[in-house]
Amino acid sequence: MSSLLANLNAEQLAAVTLPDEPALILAGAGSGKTRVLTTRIAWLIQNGRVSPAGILAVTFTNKAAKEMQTRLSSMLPINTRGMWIGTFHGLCNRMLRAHFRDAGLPQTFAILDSQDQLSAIKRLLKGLNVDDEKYPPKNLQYFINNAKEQGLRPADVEANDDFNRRFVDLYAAYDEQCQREGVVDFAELLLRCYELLRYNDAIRQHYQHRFRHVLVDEFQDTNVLQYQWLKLLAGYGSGNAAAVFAVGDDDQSIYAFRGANVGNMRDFEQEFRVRHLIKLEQNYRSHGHILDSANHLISHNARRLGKNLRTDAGHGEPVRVFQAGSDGQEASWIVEEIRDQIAQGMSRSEIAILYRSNAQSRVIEHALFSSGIPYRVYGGLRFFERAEVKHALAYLQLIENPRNDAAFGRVVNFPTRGIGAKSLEVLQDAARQYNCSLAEAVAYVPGKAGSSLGAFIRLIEQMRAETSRMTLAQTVEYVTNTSGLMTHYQTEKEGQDRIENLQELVTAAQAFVVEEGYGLEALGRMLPANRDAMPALAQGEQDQQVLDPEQLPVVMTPLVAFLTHASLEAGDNQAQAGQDAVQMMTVHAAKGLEFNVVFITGLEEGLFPHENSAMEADGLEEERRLMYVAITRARARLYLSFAQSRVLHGQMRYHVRSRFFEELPEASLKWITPQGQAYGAYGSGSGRQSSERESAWGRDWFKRAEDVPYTGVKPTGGMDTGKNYAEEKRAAATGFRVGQSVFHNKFGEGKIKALEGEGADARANIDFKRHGTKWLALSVAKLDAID
DNA sequence: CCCGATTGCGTTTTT
DNA sequence: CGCAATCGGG
Repeated sequence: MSSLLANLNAEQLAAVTLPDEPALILAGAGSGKTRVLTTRIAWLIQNGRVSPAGILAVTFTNKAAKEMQTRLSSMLPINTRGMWIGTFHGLCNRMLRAHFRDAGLPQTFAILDSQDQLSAIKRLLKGLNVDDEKYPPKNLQYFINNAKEQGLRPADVEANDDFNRRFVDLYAAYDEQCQREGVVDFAELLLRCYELLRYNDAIRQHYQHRFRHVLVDEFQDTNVLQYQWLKLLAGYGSGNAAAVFAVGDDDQSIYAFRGANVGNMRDFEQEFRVRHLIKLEQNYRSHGHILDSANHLISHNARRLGKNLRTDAGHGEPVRVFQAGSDGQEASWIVEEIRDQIAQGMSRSEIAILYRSNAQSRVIEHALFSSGIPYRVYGGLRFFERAEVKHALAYLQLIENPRNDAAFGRVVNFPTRGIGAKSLEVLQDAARQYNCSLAEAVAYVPGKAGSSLGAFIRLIEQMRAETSRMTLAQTVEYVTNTSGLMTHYQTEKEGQDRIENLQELVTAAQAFVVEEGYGLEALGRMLPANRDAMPALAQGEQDQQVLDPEQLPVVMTPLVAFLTHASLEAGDNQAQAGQDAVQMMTVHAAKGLEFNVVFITGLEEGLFPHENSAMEADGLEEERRLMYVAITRARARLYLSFAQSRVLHGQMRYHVRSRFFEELPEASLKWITPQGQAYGAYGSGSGRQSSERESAWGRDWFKRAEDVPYTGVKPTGGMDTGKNYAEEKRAAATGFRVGQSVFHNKFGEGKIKALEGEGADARANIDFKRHGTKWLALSVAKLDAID
């Protein structure tokens, strides 16, 4: 028992062993937050204060939830699978599946991801003949999600003018459409679950009675609805409330733009009469200069709960600051520093390059690529979001529920079956006229269109029949083949990756069955793989008396579970792990991670802090928190850089260094002057700005941009700024440069993306308009420059 | 129906 | 500038 608590510091120990009362843990960056959270759970269970079934622990990401489960099972010999540990959406989904009838949902409801939601909205607007110039689908999507995240149904939304009233009406129409099709979007999962608890006394009381301890991770990121949900679930104000253990860091709140409400921390403290507020201020990650920089910076924020990180690690190295003439120069400087680090034995994956916006990655990628340094860029499409995977999933959804019009529309003519826009229009009109789904409306479409559509319906029915006795993986494989998707991509010239992804989907289905335990054991229970074996459930014969989901029969077939998994957990960004590579990502994406060496790039007014943040209330403070998050990612070495000129949206822009430099402790900084450049005006001490003027910083920024004299090399725009020196040398030797348009006798016109090697080894990476990207040896290929 | 051309847009993102 | 979505010709 003592081993659980061993190695905890005094603050951590106090938090872990708090009595069963509401508590707020202010956990600074690198202070062992996850450790405290999981140890608390383990400690509660081990001391018999609560059974595993009496705990609910909630996070924002699947990654965090998984991490918590893994750590917990390493601390205690218990099976965490059945425990209520998950994301807000995952736990809500679980409750809604168990109580689908009370929630007013079909048993097999599908979950729309953001893309699906947007296309559902587009479809809705088209059907209602709404001018999508005046009511852009994106805006409506934002409006709907925003309302839902405030807990507002259409009837609750105040509309003070005709324009807004229209939005509210469309919101109502959208909800009706979703209900009709048996689909639920992300925000709806939460709102529907909230309403289930709110309006169903028996269910609410059941869960309130059951969960004695509710633990919340990243509490500063909760939105209004999530907090309301937590209050309801914890039985706030009932006299028998669960002990809510909220862990968060107001200084790391960086998601206001998507609804996070830091105010929830203050509200929680007051509403729950929190008597235990514990600050975890001991940092186990960063060296002194880095931590001093973080503390100093964040002290410029006005509204804080107050916290100061400390470390035993010693000062370490100073923070290195670099001023570049251009974005290209910044990139080549980064490359040089990284080369040095690698030469000194630093592992590439321990080096991270952070930036405020994704667009900044391009120049840096290019520089890394030309130098042959392996790198990995985070972000982009995830596995279950890829078009070909979504197509396959749509077929699977139609097997489960043919009324899913979104799925129907996605694949009715993919691969093409001669069902064009005209036919679909007729079908949609019929569906509207008879107030039924697209699949049901097929019966009313006459002629050739009708027979093509009929054939599609029969295809789906055939799939349903044929797969009813198959395993999940067999089903997925059968569907990718029978749908014609495989054949389609085989004939497409760039289809190889897509085929591999479809094969990967089969593998994922296989792995899912194993992981989720839908194996022989489940077959013995009630053959969930066999839908025909579940007549009682198919008729919705759920035992209303049994409230505990664990006592309910398996309500999800493996297929429904897999589809749910696909929506709720979009999968990894990229499979290309493996190689030891430099990590590149936005500051947002870096939250929660740590690296030995960190570069924070593009520290310029307008970029970081971002110019748009001046428009929003509290915008600058959020940017500062973002910078705080960025700084605290670094363990041993931190680099900060900015460029005087930068190509943005194809245009050269001139920037002044970020105000954040003025908010860092001079004693912890070491300014690096680029060779051959004076840097007087940018030295420390000049241009100090008082923080009281922050409110008008947008205008200030322009003024400063003019006021600050350039004593260094003033960028003149065009070629000679920001060139990688090595590249320049190469360009001189080969007569070619990156970005140059060239003509090849066989491949035609192309553009040079990269140059490598020298002399006889010189090669160029060329993106040909017609033939894709190729590496060509310059000594062999006959290339002509085009101007 | 497919492909090339044109147009528009550009902060951050998980579920 | 680079991309994604949409448009229009063959």
